[in-house]
Amino acid sequence: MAHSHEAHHHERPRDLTRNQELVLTTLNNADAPLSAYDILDRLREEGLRAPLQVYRALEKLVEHGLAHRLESLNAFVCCADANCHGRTSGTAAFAICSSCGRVDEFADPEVTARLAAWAGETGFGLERTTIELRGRCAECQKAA
Amino acid sequence: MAHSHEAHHHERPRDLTRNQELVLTTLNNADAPLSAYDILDRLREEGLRAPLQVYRALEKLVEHGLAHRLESLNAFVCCADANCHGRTSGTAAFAICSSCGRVDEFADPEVTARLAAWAGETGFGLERTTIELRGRCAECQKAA
DNA sequence: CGGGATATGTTATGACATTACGCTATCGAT
DNA sequence: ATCGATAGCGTAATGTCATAACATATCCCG
Repeated sequence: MAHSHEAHHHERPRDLTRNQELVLTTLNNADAPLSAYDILDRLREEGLRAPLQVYRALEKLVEHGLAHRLESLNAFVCCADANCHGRTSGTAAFAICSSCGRVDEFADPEVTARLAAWAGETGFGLERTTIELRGRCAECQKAA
Repeated sequence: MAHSHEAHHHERPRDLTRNQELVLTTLNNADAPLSAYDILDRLREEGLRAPLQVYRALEKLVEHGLAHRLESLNAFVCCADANCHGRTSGTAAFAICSSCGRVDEFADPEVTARLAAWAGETGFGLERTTIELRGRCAECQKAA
């Protein structure tokens, strides 16, 4: 049963735990996606020692919309927009540069709408959508 | 070696190698995505012994558009449409049922167009697109 | 107090994927 | 006909990503 034992409108655990804070900060400081083990390596000095500590923190961060998992990379990025989980923008899409590793997050309402429409037509109970583009970013194209 | 074929000299290797054939057949016979190791297990009797044999076959099958990799599952399915790689339908999208594991492949030209448009606007050199929907299929919703 | 929910730390293990090496077959050009 | 390029095959070892299982601590609330 998911019920909030806080105020009755938003369950927004503003206060992250120490591990969650550490992981989020690490993601924020990175300029490319990090794997859980990348994160772990960067947090050894802070006392983290096992993958699970990182995975557990990531799970919560993703749950709260503060980070995203990139499925095609098995890695994580922090959300581009601090209010991402406000869900004003629909499903997030990610453009991943194969060359420099940078990730650009965006949202296209029309895409979201079309996928939702497909789900509606077919009776599919849509819970989560992954959209990932692979290619070379504008910068790297020029540099080619 | 059991295969002899008519000579053809175009780089359209429609004739698959033995391993590729085995892997494709396995995928075709499955009613849900299979991991490389799942496939390997089903092909031990045929003499396959190492993951790499499967991965190499999968690589080619995906390359030729006969199979797809589901990134969010780390698993593979055969292409729904035998002519999928004809690419008349644009980028494929997949609806994956969390309950029964079935996968439904579809394509939405408008979605493809919107993503291509975003790439065009931003100068992103789009090479490959992953679209995966998670949820419960119509059948499983009813059964719930 | 006591019980539920949540977070924590650690060990061990499971699941997915690739590197490295060497061998074989085919095919086209010299 | 042989050479070399290309592609496939087989095996071992290793690397990378992710979770199970168990034990403990904390906070809130009834």
